[in-house]
Amino acid sequence: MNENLIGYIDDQGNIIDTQSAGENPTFTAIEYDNSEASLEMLRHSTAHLMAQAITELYPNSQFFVGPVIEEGFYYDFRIDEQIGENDLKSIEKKMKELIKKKYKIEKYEISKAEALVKFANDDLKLKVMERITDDTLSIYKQGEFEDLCRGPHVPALRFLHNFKLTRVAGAYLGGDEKAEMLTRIYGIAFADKASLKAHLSMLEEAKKRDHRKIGTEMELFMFNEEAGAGLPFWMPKGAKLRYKLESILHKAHLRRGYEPVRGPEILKADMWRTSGHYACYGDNMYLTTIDEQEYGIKPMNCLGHILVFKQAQKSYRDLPLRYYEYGVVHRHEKSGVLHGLLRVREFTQDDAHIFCEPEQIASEVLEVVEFVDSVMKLFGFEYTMEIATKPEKAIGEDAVWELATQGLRDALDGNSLPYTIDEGGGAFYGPKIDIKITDAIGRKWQCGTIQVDFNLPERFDVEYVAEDNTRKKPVMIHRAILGSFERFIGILTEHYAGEFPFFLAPVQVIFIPISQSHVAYANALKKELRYNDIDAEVYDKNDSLNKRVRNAEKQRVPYVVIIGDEEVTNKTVAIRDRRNKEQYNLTQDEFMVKLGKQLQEGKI
RNA sequence: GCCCAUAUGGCUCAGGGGUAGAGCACUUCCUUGGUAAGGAAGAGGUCGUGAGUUCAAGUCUCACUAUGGGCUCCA
Repeated sequence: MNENLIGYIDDQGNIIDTQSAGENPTFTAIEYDNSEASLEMLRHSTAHLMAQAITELYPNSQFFVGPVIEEGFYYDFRIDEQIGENDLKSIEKKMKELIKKKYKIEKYEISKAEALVKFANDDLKLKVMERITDDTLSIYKQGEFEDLCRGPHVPALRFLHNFKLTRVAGAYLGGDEKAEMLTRIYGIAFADKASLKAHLSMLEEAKKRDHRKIGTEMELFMFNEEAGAGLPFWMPKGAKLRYKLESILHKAHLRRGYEPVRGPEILKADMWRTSGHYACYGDNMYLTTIDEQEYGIKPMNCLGHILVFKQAQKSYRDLPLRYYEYGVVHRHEKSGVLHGLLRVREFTQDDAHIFCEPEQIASEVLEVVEFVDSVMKLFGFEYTMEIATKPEKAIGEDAVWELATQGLRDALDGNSLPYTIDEGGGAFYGPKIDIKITDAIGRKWQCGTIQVDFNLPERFDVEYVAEDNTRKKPVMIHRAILGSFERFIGILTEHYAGEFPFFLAPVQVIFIPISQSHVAYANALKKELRYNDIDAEVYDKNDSLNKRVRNAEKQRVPYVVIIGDEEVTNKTVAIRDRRNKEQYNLTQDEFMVKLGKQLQEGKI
């Protein structure tokens, strides 16, 4: 028998392990390698091996489920002791000892009734069995260790070498927030050492790109314990970056026929009762009482836009009417979910509400989709779209929901745009299209959203005068493209690893005068660049030239420009390109033209 | 919110029951350097906050605050 054979794939594509395949298998062989099927078996068996090691180290442990996931495997268990990251090493060590015992992984079957007796003292296994409908259950055994398991597994422990336990975490039993919290250990495994190493260094790369790390290094943003969790502060560099992004998008909105508006930060609580936010979103809202009157800090910007719309009587000729606002909102996110700029309690949405007639939904949605496309292209993001339907907690009639959902489908279907469906993932006031982007290292993020809403116009009695002189209710389309400036800048930072394109970089050009006699020319250049909306600095600190070049590079400034005798005499600049470290000279005029062009690349 | 971990100068971190260390950054001086760390001196911390244990607490215990890893993946 081929000693690299670990299992088979049957004609339905199911993995059959050697323990289950019987004597004369006619299926396709699975060899021990990094194929999907092989990794699944390998990782699943590694999860078992980990459970075995934990059992030996902590005899009172009880195990729940230990599946293979997209990135490796985990096992959930209950344990008397507290396990921390430091204990992972000793578990790994025990796993390696077990491998040396050369256990085979054996399988046998018992009836469910027998299993219920066998695991009578193990309430977690009983919980697992509750979900199984089959009458026959399988048990996998390696040495003394036995586990209820559907398989498939590799034939023996000798196939398990290249693994790493990565994290220890808490996880609710069955993912239910009200249930008991179990301990979960995550791990990863590969068929060969090189792949494991490559995976671990990929994780290192992701760490290097972490926007929290880069944000500190580049002095973009900060948090302050005394000010409160999830409340970001923008430092000068970060504020410059953000201003550039806001400015690009501001112009893009005006070009597309949006009108800027701005609503107040707090509104009376009764407004939020009328809108349904108080009932459906109240847990996440900050409320306050002023002069015995209850107010709510806005978690969304819709109400302000509705009130502006209602201020003057509208005609069908005014529609579609597109209001947009960089709306600052506050949401009381649970403390445990806060994460850098990606999940905060105060943030600014690039929010817009389009008031239109029902027949205009499809074309308006399509225009928004095109807007999204040009923004994502600008930053080099791939993206996918997902239609989310009615959630459990929702307002409005089913028929209305159906109509709105159909409008979204029509817009995408009519233009052959691909999408998936997220059942029950909609907002409480309407269905939506979510835009999920993929960054430079393949991670996915939810940013933009397009939501159709028939409910709020109804609740606030929003009307326009139709062509036949009757009063009609417009449809509202809520939409955001970036989602929020905070989150989007966090994602951009990781996407570019801090090396922002010229039109976004907080400092775009840094002049390094070689000695004092060159400072005046450098300052003159800086002044001219700033006059042309380019952020330039002169780095004339008393440090060596090499050190200043190094620091400027580390700050990820797109253009490091050296100014010495030659440049002063010839009115030129010596540019060092960040990307390829190459040096070249340009005249002052050529330089200005080049920068002007690069600034224009941010136009959409 | 829940589980686990962490919290030492602006940043990154070492130390570990007998009252604080390093590198970078900062200040001053020397150096005026042609593309990724020139040299010297100096200043800066009641070790996250509050309690407790102890003759003695950054160090041990507890609470709080903040941060980090998780909390969809179904034997």
